[in-house]
Amino acid sequence: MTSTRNRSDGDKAKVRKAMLEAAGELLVERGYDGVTITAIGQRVGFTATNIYRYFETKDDLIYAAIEEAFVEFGQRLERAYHSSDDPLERILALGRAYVAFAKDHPVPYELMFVLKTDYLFTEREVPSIDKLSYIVQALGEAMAAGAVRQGNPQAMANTLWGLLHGVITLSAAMPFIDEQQREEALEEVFTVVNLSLKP
Amino acid sequence: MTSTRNRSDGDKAKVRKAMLEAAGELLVERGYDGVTITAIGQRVGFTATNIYRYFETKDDLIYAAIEEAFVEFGQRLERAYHSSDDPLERILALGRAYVAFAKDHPVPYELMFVLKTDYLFTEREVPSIDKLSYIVQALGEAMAAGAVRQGNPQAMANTLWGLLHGVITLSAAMPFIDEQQREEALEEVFTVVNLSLKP
Amino acid sequence: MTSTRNRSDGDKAKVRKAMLEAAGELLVERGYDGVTITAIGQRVGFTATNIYRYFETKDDLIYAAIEEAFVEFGQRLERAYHSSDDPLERILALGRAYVAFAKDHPVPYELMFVLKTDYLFTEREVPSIDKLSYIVQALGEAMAAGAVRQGNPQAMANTLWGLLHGVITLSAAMPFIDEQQREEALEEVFTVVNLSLKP
Amino acid sequence: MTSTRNRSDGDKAKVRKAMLEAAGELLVERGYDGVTITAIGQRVGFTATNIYRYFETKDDLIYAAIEEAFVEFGQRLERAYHSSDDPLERILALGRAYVAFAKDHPVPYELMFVLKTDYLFTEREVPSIDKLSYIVQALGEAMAAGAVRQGNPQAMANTLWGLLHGVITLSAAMPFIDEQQREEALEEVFTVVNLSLKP
DNA sequence: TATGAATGAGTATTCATTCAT
DNA sequence: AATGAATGAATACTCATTCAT
Repeated sequence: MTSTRNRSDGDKAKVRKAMLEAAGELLVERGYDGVTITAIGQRVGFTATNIYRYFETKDDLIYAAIEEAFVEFGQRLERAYHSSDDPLERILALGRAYVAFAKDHPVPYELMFVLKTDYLFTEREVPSIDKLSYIVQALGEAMAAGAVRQGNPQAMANTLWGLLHGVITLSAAMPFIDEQQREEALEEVFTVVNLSLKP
Repeated sequence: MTSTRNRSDGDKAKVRKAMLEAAGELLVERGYDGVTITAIGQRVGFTATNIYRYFETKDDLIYAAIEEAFVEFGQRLERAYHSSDDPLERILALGRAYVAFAKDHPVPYELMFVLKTDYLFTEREVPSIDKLSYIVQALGEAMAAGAVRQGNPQAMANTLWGLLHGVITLSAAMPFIDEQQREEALEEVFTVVNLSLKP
Repeated sequence: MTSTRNRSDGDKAKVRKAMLEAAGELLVERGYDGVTITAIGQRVGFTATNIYRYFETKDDLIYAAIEEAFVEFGQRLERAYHSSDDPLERILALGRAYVAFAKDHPVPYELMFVLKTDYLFTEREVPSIDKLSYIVQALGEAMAAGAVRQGNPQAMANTLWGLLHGVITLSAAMPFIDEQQREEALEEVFTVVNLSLKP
Repeated sequence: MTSTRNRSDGDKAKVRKAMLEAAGELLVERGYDGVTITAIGQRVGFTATNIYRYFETKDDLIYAAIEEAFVEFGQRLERAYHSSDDPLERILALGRAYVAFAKDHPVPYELMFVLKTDYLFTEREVPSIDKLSYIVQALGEAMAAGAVRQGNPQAMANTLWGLLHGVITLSAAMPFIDEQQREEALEEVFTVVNLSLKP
């Protein structure tokens, strides 16, 4: 049904997405320099030229990939927040969702939180991380309910965030940390979270 | 003895070091793409060509910069470890040294723990982080002394490490975290460390 | 009879002409590099692809634009020649028509007499400028009538032609000649023409 | 004596000049689009890359070629002006020098007065044509001496200039004018000049 | 009749690297 | 020890053109 020559809108979106994915993969596999238009083209089975039908510039492509990562990531956090009514459980659910996303989708994770992409945002809107505010909100509510120790919800959120982010990225950036050590550390981290939240 | 024409070994080492530093600076200032042999040359006042008298390839140069970072970093940890006899204080000293190094020497820190440099290690030895074992050792001793809660020292070390690393790198990679938030989070983090260590 | 689906011959000719005009405009506005099939398409409201239904190649299109310019230009000369019976007045009418065309239709003028289009004519017929012979003819007649000084009509025609052409193109190619200087020179030029024709 | 690897300053200047010439030739032979860095490289026997050792950008190269053309051209005019003390003879000498330069150095001529190079001057100084003022000066002096008819020297200069320029470029831009016709016209033109100057 | 998808050849430019001196 | 000259391979991007529909 699907013709090669006349892509439906859905097809076009698929191709677009494939290009975004290829860009992400290359990024993770080969680092920033490895993301070349040619390489993306090879990976999706198109000429480099054809990529310009879908994105105006290379930076636009990368930006789009980042944007999409934030959207998908935000959805997970939102779902996690609403998964429970218990204040503490909410926080832990958010933490687990965060870690799960990082494990299952290392590419978008890196796009969002590891890559140095400031330069993209001088001429483009900084992608919204408003969904991250669910963490702050959950902490605030839990404090009010006396379920976690008192403090500045925003600062505590950043610390928790940093905690998770740090453990997650340990192995990625550090070739001397093996997978098993990483798993162990990820388990440990929830102990620490629990401890650090206790009222 | 030292003539203009014949650099002494000391001179040679100085030039080498200057090149390593230039590479690091460029990395932080202009990002990965900004580290070009020509740019390094300009910064140290030599021709690009001349760099090849000191390093065989660009990758060798970067690798050397990483190696040196690990050496300097290891020295700080070593010193911190020996700065006290109290088991708990030792751990905190190590933590403070870690954070201080990251703040005062962002370039080596990035070289060691942020940059994606795997590709360098396929043909080269992974730089030794044996000095990081001071953290594990300190934790083990503290556990034995009952100064911190029981657990797997290695896993706990990695968790602590990740905790610090995460907070440190939060603002670097994330344009939406400002400097003040970062400082606050860095203070918070020691509260968390203390809590998470309590027996 | 004219449906949206089946363009009549007249419609087709209109579209063709629109494309030729677009090409000319682009040429003058953006220079030679600015004449791209895509840009022409945008200007006429069609896809680039569709242009190939009207012209086999880009060069064919440009060639057609040149051809048309010569046709239109020839008509002006023809009309000017027949505008008077007086030999001298005929020559001056031809000169005024020439200058007027250049001023009012800079695009075709440039296509005919400024652009380097030799390469088009290696595989295509050189467009006919037979209408230019009206100048030669008028000069010959005027010489015979003793209204202008004796000489080789063809050579004198070329000289007059060059004289007009030169003044016309002065400002176009030379950014240091301003519009006012050009106007002044254009007035001067007819004095010179008159002087150079006097028997 | 001359080594391939270490060019003397003179050698370097020669290479530079060769590149400028190649650019000019290509321009005349193949038109504006034909001036590609690669083509220049082939013509001078170097890699395209190497051209960037001599010029920062392609536009810089072209600009340099234009600049040089103006310098050389200016020298001819200057010499012509000083070649005689007779007011009228001076003017004719300037005219002959102009035509001779155009005939003997068609490439620089085209660079100066035919090519549309405005875009280069938005960020660069407009090349000085002050030497052209010799024509104005000579006309003014001749008017004062009663050797040529009265008028505005600047306007008359532009007209004369246009006259010469027009005849010169006739054949260049117009493939239907053959070489012989051009020669004839060039002879004619001096008759016209003489006539148009007569008091 | 007109279009969207895709491509190949080409463009300026950058960069790591080599070689002779 | 240090340099200037030169190169090959790559990069982002453009454009005329084709093909299937």
